[in-house]
Amino acid sequence: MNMAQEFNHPQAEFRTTQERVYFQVRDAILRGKFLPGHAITIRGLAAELDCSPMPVREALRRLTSERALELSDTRRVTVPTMTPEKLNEICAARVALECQAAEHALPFVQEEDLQQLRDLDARVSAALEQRDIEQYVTANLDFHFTLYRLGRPHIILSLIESLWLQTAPLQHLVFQRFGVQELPDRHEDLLDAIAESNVERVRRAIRQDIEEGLGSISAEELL
Amino acid sequence: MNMAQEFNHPQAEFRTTQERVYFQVRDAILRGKFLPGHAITIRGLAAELDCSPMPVREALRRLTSERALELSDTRRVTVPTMTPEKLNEICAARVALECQAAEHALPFVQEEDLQQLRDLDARVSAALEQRDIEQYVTANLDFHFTLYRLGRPHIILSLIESLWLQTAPLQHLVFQRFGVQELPDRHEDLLDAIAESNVERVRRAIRQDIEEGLGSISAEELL
DNA sequence: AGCACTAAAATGTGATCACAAATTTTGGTA
DNA sequence: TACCAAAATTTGTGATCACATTTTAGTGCT
Repeated sequence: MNMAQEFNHPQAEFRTTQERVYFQVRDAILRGKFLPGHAITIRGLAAELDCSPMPVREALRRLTSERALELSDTRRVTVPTMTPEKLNEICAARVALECQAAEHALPFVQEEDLQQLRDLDARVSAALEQRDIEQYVTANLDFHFTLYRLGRPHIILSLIESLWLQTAPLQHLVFQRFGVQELPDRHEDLLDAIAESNVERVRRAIRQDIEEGLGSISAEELL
Repeated sequence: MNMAQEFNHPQAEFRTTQERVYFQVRDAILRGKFLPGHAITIRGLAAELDCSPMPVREALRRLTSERALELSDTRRVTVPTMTPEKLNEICAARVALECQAAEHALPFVQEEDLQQLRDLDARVSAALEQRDIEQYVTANLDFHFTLYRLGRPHIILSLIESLWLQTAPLQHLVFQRFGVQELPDRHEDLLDAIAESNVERVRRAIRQDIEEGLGSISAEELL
């Protein structure tokens, strides 16, 4: 299965080069291909992706406006570096939005959805046991977005996606350096809460999951 | 005072044409210059703003990625039309994020800030009495963003800005058609809550303000 | 060796062009 | 008058070019 499938348009071939470049770069960021602070050049990417600088310009502009990339003061596009303040904001925004998304999805959860979530959680747990970073990131992302998608959100989902994108480079950096060993799996509590349609418990579980997940990153040095 | 000052970079002349165009179009949307469904052409805007199509392309791409504009299935850029589902999502997201922003700002509120908020609320009330749509929209926007800014947020603030941008065209349409007469002013309760640093009351007041404000729009037909 | 300064290469921005696709206009038919 | 097909125009996308600014490499000096 393709990593970060939730982030991709499942059916569509890309209609324009710009769109193709956009998703390619986005995917690369999610996969931790770019390190924080790394500078990206338009011509370089264009050569790498075999197109003219034009589509790359628009794709980078788009990613910059989503804060997945950053514009330096000399107009150079870079992979953003994280600060404690930014991380706190992202954490707070994720809690606010993902709690809302989960609550909204709750009435739509069917038995088969619950089973799918359990399967995804099993993949998360397995990845944790095997210390498989790639698998863990993918499965964890699939788990969360599968849940949120049940409420068929559009606007809120894209906001949440933007927030995940912003933590991806740092997350990969930390995982590469320290591994995923210390991450607890808080999904079981969440699954129980979903099963009993307990809104407050769902919100608590999600808040805990996010704060512990980002906390484990924040605990390490932020370069 | 310039409308929507909160949305503008106060000090800076724009460093690039693209940036200038971006803020000009954005301002036009906030001012209700574009009607929902209206199609925007790159060359037309370029001629109007006296530049080549290039900076316009990037500015529109940026606004599209913020959902302030929309890409039709034929790749034409249009002002988005509203649906009840979208409005509900925007409402929920605004409640989640603006409550968070207000709560985070609360510890930073000084006496002078409170006074400034009272002054802005007075402008809101005056505009409501005089049925001055332009003034009302401006003052209301200033009031909210002045509060949120006290916590010095960046990421969350830009998310909130994006959500306000999305409702601007419909809001102006409704106001033009039905006036602002039926809008209650819920800011006084909010001001009291802020004065006593009562987090729960602040959240309640903001939720009520948002839901009533967007509800008055939603109540009218959504074309 | 280490550092300041200059020259060369690379980069972002904006303009212009070519082309395919979509839109509008036109002209003729029922 | 209403309606449809075809021509003419307009539009978005991608490529290429020019230019000012930035970055990097190279050189000489202490």
